Amino acid sequence: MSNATISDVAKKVGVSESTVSRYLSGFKVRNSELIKRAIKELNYRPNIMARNLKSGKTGMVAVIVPDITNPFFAAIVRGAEVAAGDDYMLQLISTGDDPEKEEAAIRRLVGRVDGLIYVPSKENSPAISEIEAKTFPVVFVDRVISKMKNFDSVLADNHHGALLATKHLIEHGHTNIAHIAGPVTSTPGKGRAEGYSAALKDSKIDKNPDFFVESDFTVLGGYQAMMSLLNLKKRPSAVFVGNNLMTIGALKALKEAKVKVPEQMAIIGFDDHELSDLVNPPLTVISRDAHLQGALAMATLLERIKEGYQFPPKQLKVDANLVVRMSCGSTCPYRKTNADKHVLSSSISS
Amino acid sequence: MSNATISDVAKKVGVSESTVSRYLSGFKVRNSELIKRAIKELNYRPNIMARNLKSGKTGMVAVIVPDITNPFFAAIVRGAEVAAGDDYMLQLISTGDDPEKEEAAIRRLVGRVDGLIYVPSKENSPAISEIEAKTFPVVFVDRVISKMKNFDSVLADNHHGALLATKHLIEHGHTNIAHIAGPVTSTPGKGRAEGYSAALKDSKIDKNPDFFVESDFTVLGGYQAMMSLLNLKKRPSAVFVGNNLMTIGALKALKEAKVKVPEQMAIIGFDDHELSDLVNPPLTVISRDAHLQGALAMATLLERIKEGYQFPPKQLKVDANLVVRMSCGSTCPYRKTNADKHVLSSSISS
DNA sequence: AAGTTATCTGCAATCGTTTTTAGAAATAAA
DNA sequence: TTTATTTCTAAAAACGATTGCAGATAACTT
Repeated sequence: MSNATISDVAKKVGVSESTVSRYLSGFKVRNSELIKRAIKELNYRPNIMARNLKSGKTGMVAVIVPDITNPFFAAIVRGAEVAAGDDYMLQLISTGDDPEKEEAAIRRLVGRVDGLIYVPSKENSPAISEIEAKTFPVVFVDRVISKMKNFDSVLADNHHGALLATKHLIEHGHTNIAHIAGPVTSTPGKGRAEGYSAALKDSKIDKNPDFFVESDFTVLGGYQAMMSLLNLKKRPSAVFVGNNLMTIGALKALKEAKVKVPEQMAIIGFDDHELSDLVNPPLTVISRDAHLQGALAMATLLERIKEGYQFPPKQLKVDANLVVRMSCGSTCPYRKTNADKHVLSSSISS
Repeated sequence: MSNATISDVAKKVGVSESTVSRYLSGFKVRNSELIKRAIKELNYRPNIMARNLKSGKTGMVAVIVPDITNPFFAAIVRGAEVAAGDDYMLQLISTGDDPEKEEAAIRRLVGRVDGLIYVPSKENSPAISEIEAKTFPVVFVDRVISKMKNFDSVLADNHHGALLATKHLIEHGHTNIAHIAGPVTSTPGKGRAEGYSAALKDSKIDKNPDFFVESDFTVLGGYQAMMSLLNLKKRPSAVFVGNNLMTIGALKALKEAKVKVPEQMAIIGFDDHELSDLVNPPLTVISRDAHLQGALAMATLLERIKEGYQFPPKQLKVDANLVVRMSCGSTCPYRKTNADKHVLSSSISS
């Protein structure tokens, strides 16, 4: 009952293997009806591994994310998956933010997939020779590796998002504004920290170094960061938290310390969530379309796979919107958006 | 600069391809040092597709889930991934609850992966001949297909969980208890509905058919279900919602209708979330270890791949705990758990 | 040193396709 | 009917590894 091969089909019909192969590839063939029948009767399915070996293609694309459990990354993966359609299947790797695992994973991946969508954990993650040699197509999403800024990427407008967030706080009269940042060694960590600083500078607010605490994008990290903020002799009155997970942690800390939001502490997060609306109080956040990011990444990857490195790297950016709810003191929720223009800029750098 | 093959290495060293191959497989070889050097210099990496073709193994396992964006499924996938370790890589497919897509996906998967972890959307999803013929190992997680109940599976103790939930409501004095159920054509939908009924029966509470509304496991579905409950002339005073997404929808409906929780309506959900603690009011839920479910599934799948269908099907069950917070009227949060015994029963059925 | 045993090696076949090449059959042109 | 042209076909050579077999080295025995 082991699987029938193309030669079984050929034998049964009385033609050569090559004829069956041509039939399968859509060429016109004399006994196509007989072949069709034989295939059905033998329940023949072409051996994909043999086909791959011959063609040098695998029909697969890998996606490396720090953690599929983070809804933001899940959205990216989903976006990539729908954009891939039936053309490519997805291989998933969660690295748990460990650059060594990333490198090991990529090493295994080369030759096993036709391309890679890559969310590196740190900007100084090791570069892979195959990628640099442009023999293994990759597009970076959300984060880039500093040595490889010149590759395809789909980022978010972190700077603008952070600017929006911080300004929103300022507009509510705050001047003692803290920022719980992600690792500044990561693209979004850095970008958002810079946006935060820029907003303060724009409004001529002095930066208090105590109010900037660098954390690690995790719930626990956010919790500890907020706790340290609360332990300051002079507390901030508002805080901009640099990602979704840390915001949850910060909220837990606030709740535990019985600090009233937004009265005693205003808070704004980065990345929206289905539940943000339902927490107490409803959470004001910066939001961007992660699904779209994933889809754009897949689209440019497929293009790159097909065309090779003929065309220059595409560096796409997705916009960030302010979703106003109630955690910053606003009383009436609203959304400040760039209308429908979600792909903000698509700078082509040679 | 195209990739070096094993024959390049062999030529460079002056040995035969088989010798290099043996070296790679860990046999003792005379010129191992030379070979090692040549491999490094040529940057030789064995061609996986050729290896697969020869061995008939792919080193890959697929995971089919309805939607990776649902944190519960993401946890399953993550659990499976860590359990796989370095032995197998994961291929991910989200089917969007479409049985046809499931079937198409499985068809493509056969021959491309060594086994499958499968969360089918409906119990009457089509059976696949390769699976039935036990020529393609599969383990079902969370849900099963009715025709294939005799295969490996890792379910949750839905019945007991639902019983716990409903009893908790009853203990708080409720008698008009509604259930927003998932599709009763799905394993958990059915199991939880039955647990709900059993609890009512145990307490000799008459079942009000108006209070049972079958929905679809989505946020929107939960929202609509709750709305229909609120539109009843005689409203229930408490509701047990059958999964995480529908709970979010129900909560949204409650908020929109300005119904006070738990005073006017007590609510308990199925599946916990990092944010459940932070919503208003903190949500009481039934929780189970989805990560563990995924890990167990992967473990039994790998075993199955290695051993074939010699040993009888394993049907594992993971326990469900009550996590008490405040959405049912309790004032002091606590957790009712089966201590550390998370794998409840492991019934071996021949 | 010769015989016996244990290791290691190269050759060739194999895995199941696709693709090139050259020849056979069919069709069109003269 | 013969020649020129177009289509199809089969045989064979890839693709890049692994493995059984038989012969060659090396390592022990006595």
